[in-house]
Amino acid sequence: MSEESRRLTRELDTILADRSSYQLRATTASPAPSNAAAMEVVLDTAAGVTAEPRPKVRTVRVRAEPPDAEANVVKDGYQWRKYGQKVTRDNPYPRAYFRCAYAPSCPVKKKVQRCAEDSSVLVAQYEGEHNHAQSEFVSDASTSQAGTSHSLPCSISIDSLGRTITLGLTNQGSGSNETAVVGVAEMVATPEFRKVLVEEMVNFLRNDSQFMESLTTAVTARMMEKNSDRIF
DNA sequence: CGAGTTTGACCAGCGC
DNA sequence: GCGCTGGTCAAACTCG
Repeated sequence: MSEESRRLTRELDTILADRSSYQLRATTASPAPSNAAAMEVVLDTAAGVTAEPRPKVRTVRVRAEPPDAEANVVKDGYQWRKYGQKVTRDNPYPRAYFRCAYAPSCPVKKKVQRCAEDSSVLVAQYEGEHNHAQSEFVSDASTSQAGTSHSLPCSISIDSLGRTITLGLTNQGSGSNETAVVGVAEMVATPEFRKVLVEEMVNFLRNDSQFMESLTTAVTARMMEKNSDRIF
């Protein structure tokens, strides 16, 4: 009976979590050449389900690439120090425990666990608020050479195929689910966000030797074409 | 050699 | 009181 009750509670939590999740996809019409832009943002703040105002726990669901998902790595722009790992009862994947590594006095804790239903989704639970300025944020986009110092509360990473852009959100504000969702929509629409996105894409393309090779060939061919017009 | 990670042990809370 | 579970500690280990 109690087992049945727990199962129902879990299912209810899952439904509530799915209901409050927010997804945005913008996929190009062409059938995915190497650098086609398929963009995916997954944000979930299921924390406010209970009426208790006390525990400041925010849950963020992030679709992660296999290496990150396996390592329980959620890129959110902050530095974290892992202090424990535990296998929990209702999930076959281990849960990792992190503390903020930037400031020893920072009370923020993070729990990261792969979603039992979809192993490519990481569920991160943030407890508490950072007590240091947000300027510690650095863009930790996996493709960038050096961290850019924009103040957007997220990190951007582009997967190895260039098809998926993952946003890691710090979800700094203490607002409700609705404000969080609206906040992301607004952030994506801002010129700052677009600027950072373009920079990360440029960085990605710069590091793509195949793209650079094609670009060089095309430019060379074009120059030769122009020059031959003049010479001949 | 220092910083970060891993992992088994320990502890506290909760239900029975 | 006992057992189960989640959370934390700390020694051992790894890596740059």
